[in-house]
Amino acid sequence: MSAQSDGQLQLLFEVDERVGEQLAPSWNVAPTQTVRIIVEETAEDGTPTRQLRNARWGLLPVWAKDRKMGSRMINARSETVTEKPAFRAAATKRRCVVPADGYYEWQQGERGKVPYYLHAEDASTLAFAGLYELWPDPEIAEDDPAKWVWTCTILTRPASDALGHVHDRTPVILPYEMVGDWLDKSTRDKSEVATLIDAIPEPNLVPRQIGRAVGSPRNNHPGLIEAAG
DNA sequence: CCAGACGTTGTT
DNA sequence: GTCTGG
DNA sequence: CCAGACGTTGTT
DNA sequence: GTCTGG
Repeated sequence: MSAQSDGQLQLLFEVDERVGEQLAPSWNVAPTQTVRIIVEETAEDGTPTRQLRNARWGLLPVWAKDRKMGSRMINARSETVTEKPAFRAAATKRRCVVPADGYYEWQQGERGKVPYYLHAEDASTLAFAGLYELWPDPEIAEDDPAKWVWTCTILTRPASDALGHVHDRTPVILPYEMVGDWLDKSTRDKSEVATLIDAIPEPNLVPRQIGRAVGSPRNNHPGLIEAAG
């Protein structure tokens, strides 16, 4: 979920330029929906520019025939991301940060699935390590700027013991001081990227049991993250 | 050579 | 696009 | 990820 | 059980 304003994110991630329209805050972001990402573009003279952009959550590799494939590419395992055909090109060339206030996980309980909201102890914004792709929509004309669809995915890693009781995987979360390294376009070697991933520390998150309303994508309001149970 | 896959999560 | 399997 | 739909024939 | 929509 992400309810922070563009301005707050731009300040926090030292963004130079907002590209695209502002998105409504969301407390229930579903796969295939549009989220914000932070990327670095390199000018011809080598000057990096940090941009805040919109991207569809669910990576579409260049060879995807339609948008449906993206709904199954919402996560990428960090252990194999530099090797898998669907992700390796993006892993070396198109890394991004996906900002979020927190995220949800469901645990199977005796009476159905119990949702949890996971967030930083100090409620600071999380910087998910992500990848992005530009997918040429075959149904849109070459000369239409909308032809190039920005898509993204979020890396995952095994959960630490502290969170393993909720879920055995967690997103890869960058400490703020590693955001620059992650976005750095000069890191283009897969072994370098793997080393970078290995250096990312385990996230320290707090799980909060919340109400079941979050399960339905129709519900989207701040009350979704309130404690329940 | 061509055809077909390319992914993760969770559950069993 | 690129790799694997046949 | 979860929630919700998934189908045809025949009858009104 | 499996797919689609959000």
